[in-house]
Amino acid sequence: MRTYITTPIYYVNAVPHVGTATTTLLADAQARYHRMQGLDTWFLTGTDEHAQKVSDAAIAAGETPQAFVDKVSQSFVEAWKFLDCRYDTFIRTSEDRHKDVVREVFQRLEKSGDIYLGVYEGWYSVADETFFRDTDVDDNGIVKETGAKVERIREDVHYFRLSAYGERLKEHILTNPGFLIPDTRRNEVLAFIEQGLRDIAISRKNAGWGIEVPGDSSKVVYVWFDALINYLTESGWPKNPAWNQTWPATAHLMAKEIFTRFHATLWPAMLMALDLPLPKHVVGHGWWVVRDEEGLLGKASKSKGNIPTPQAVVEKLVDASGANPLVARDALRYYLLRDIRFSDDTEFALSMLQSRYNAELGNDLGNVLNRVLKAGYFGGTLPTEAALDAGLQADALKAKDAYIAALATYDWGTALQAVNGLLACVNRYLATTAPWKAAKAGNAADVDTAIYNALEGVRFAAVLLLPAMPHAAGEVLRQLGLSPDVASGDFDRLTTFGALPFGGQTAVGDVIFPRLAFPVPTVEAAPKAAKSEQKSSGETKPVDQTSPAADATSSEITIDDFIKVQFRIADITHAEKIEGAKKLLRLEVQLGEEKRQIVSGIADSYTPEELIGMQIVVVYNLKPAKLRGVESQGMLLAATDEDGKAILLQPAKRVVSGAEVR
RNA sequence: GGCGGUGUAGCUCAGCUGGUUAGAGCGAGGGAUUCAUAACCCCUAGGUCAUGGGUUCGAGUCCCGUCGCCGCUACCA
Repeated sequence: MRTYITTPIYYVNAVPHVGTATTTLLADAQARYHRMQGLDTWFLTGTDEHAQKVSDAAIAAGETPQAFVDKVSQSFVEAWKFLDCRYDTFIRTSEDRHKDVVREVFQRLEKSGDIYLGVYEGWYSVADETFFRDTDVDDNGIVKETGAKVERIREDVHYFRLSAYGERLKEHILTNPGFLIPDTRRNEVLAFIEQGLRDIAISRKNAGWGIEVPGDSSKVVYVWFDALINYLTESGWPKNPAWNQTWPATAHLMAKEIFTRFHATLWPAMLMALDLPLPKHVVGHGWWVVRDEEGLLGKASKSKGNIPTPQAVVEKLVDASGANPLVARDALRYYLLRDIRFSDDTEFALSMLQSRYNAELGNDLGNVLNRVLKAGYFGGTLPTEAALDAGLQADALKAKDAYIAALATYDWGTALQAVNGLLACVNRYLATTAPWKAAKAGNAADVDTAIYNALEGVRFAAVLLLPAMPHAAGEVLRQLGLSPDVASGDFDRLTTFGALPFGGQTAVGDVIFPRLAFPVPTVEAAPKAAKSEQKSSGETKPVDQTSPAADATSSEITIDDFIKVQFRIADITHAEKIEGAKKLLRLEVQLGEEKRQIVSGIADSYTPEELIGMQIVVVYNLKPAKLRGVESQGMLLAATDEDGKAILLQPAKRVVSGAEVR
């Protein structure tokens, strides 16, 4: 049975940035760790290419979609190469092997009744690749949440019976505590399921790009339904009899925005419908948020979506430290793995990277190596014998235990912290044993003991760091006279304290982590391909978290603002509950000659009967909006009492219907 | 509106099922040292543990209210 780890397949219309990179790095480090343990490890990443906007972008660029995705997919290949992410497969949804599986899934579910034909009328956002309901869209045809434009579509579409799987899914989540990581997301998913799952439209009109629905070439499979299946495609299901060696996946890793709806709900439901086992872990991490480097402008000035590319960051590190580019690249790997959090967003700042780099890589790791290798009392040949220091040995094993425990939940931050703790122990050990003093005193045996144990501690730590920093940790090993190449299954042997061979020859080398000079220069952000392109990308979203409150110096408005709002007196001529809604009433009102319909959420405060005949105040020039499918042409004014009940505002005396209020 | 989370030293964060003087790292200050990348080692940081009540012999850690922030979700007009 394989250990099968996946990243999302990334959307091909944005350049990989440090957010996307983090997901891939988590997978890469984890895969390297498992390989080192000797597990049969399979690491998949790839690109998601069947989106309508991909097709649109290609046409805009005067290319065929396939040529376009070929090109852009390559930028991901290059980014992962740059970061030395060693995936086993790079899957592309435009591959035939994937299309075949998608069709197979479609047909099976159609046969089982989990997919049925229906009519969809509503909004679709190409930018988000998502269907929206009326309440998600404002009056200008803009999705409230994402700011994307929508188009009205009415077409026959296939639906997936997602609603049928809520209970089973909930049961699975409750009985498998490690299924969804972290807990905060798990809670969200449970809440999401408990409020009731709706069937989801999974086909669209065929615009010439995508996987055709079997038996109906006028449609293509909805991109998300298509994309998620890639994880299964890789296993060879259903034709390859050995598919169950790869499936179920051990872990799907991703950023938080595609966790709840897709990977923790839709995908498991699809698998349940297919009668296939669910992945062991679904892991979501938070986003990197970027703000101006000096922080002088405070939280409100977080830059808009300017999340840098890995290449740009590394370039700056090299400039600022003179480090080997591969070391600088590993320093970025280290920082991203060390500081990303799962339950929350994390601030991305070069000053923080610098802090980690100088403190943990330079001062602790790099320096502790040098203070022995370059010491006058050390000649470059390891002692031929030395007793293990029990205290340091215990420290090493403790770090290893903490490391392993953390990685059981993909928590690289904690794992790397444990390694750093070990390095601190080695530094302390050297301060205590002071081999330079023993050397002066002519105490050769004590010198040997100190040298051996200290270097062994460094070696031990370097092995644990190998998955996070393949080059830099390898360089540490090389300077210790060891091979940086670790064979599969070597983990236990290499993390035995005392594995450093006696009598070896160390290698002279440059300072591995030269200190970063102050101040850190700023980094140019990744070019932004399109607005709000990140929604279904499976990548970390560039951040624009500027809060409205932070921008507004106050909530005051001018008289000019106020004048824009027209209030009128209206007579309620009819009122009734809206079926299926708890709080909504549909009111018919008379404004002079004009009749209007208003939807209001006051059913818990007023009965329809008592409303009829009342005179109320309404906002007259509010753009109509649909609530629960019913158009509301205005809004009524009401106060809220201490119980949260609505108290309607009424004129003190009856006035003529439609009268203006000033 | 509902649900979930969160508010702990200048900064970033730990603090499980309540129990001696509230912790770590970074930064800052002091000391020591000189093997090393002005690194390392030691000491110090006196933070009303957001706030107001409550339960308890005892609460950062449980309960209720309030304020701020974040996330999810909605029938927010």
